[in-house]
Amino acid sequence: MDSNCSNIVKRRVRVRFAPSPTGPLHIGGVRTALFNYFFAKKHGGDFILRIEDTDSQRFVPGAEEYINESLRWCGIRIDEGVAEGGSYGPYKQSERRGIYRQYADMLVDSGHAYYAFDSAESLERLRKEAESRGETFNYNYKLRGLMETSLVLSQDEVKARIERGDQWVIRFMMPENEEIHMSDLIRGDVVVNSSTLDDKVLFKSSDMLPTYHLANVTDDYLMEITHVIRGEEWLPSLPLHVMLYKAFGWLDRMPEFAHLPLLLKPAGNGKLSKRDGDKMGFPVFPLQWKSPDGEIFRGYREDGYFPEAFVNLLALLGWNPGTEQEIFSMDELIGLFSLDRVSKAGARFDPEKAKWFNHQYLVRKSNEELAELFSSFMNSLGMEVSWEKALRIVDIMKVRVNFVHEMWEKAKFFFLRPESYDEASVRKFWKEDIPAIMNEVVVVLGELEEKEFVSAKIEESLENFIHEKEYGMGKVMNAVRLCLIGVSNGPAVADVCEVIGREESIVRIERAVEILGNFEI
RNA sequence: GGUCGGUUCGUCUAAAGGUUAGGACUCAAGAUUUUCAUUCUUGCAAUAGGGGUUCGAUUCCCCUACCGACUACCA
Repeated sequence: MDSNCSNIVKRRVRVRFAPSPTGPLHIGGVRTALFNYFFAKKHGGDFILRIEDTDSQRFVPGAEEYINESLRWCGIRIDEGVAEGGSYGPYKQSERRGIYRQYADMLVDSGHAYYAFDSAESLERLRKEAESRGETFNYNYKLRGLMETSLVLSQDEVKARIERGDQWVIRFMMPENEEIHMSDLIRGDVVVNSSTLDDKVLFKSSDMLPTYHLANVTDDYLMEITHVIRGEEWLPSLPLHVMLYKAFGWLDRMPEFAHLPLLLKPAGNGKLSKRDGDKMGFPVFPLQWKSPDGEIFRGYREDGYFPEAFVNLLALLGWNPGTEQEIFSMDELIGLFSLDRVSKAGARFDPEKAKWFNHQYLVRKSNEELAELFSSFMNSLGMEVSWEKALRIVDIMKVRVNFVHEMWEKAKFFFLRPESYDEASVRKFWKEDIPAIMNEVVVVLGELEEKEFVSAKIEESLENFIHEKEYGMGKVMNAVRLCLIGVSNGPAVADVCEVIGREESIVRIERAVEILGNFEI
């Protein structure tokens, strides 16, 4: 890769993540940001956040803040951006509107672009007509001579129309029958014949704003971007971009391109879309998003994912370091990342593996850190947990959950007495002689001092008791657990006893005997 | 329809002409455990199809099929 990556040695690496604030960033966008970040930091370069808000129609309030917060949550540090500043600003395209017109006119002057006065309606009509003939409507070299453009109209006429306030656009004049050679860091060489392309709109008078193509190319040039790393959906417009660099005479400063494979739906066809998450039961957004009309979309953060786990799982979608390691810190990802290990095929997102990643991070965390998280989660539900109790619970539960919040959901019994007793478990373990044995267990537990009521001691006493009486561990322990938590599967009995305490343990067993005692199975 | 891109277990992927095609997730079985979970072991499971090139193709070339993106005065 480095052989055709001369920019890396010649220029300081500068990459940009350039979302448009038309809604929340979804995980595909986050992954693009991440790959840009890995690449920039790997090469000691800069990561720039540029907001591409040239579509005044689709602007969504709050989207920009959402983008910023998402990147921050992921641990991406922005070197230059709207909030961060930098010497290539402004970093929001709507604030750069003054500069685009002159570049568009430069192209008109050099004969690479032209003014077109067609109305949206007439264009639509032509498109319909072409379709009814079974043809594709293409505003290209064949057509432009027939339209009302600065190519056919006199200079005076063009001037008059503009001054009169007629609507116009500036279109790029895509040459006829030219082989456009492109090089992509991930896909290799791509060739397209210019005759298959059309004269794209570069600038529109309706809002005096450029379209993506013009804004993107001039800004990348002006901001001295060296590497454009973006989604595969942009590959079809690469020839246009290359032609723009050529028309501007910027070929020697053109960035290198890398088009990332798309993220696909977990099931079915097509790329991952905003609606998929709701249907499939997993988030497609990093953070919860409340749309302006009040709709709420789930986020990874709110679902309980650790940002490190989220970053890790996204990093491995379409990239891998070639080893069998799967858990990576941000620094490791930066150190290991390389574009030539990015795969070409789209990656299907797997929610199950996402959970597994979170579990991996959860079990690796210290009990102290987990207790902290667990306590604040409990506080958010309006409950208090002592530090000691939180430490014990996270220690007991960490291997059996994927998320911190599950330490409450799957272990409410540490706080609440069972409301009912699982029928299947009762059938299996609540035999005739059990109530009497439970009463003996109560005595055994009662004999322990408050101070020695800790897991190891409890277990020892219970074991001694069971062996002495020759009752059988499984038989007694499962019944005790049933009394304590209402079901027969869960943490070790002694652990539960310790956490809920001696008195509560005894109360729960007595209560179970009272309720289940007469059960005739 | 056209242009471009892609195709290895169900999923994420490794193998940059020579491997019994490897790992991970999921699923299943066994061992351990008082149950569950963990852990460990094992198992199921793939090179889209057809032609070439080659002593030898997952790997290179061609065709077909399928998947995807794009085809706006959206990005």
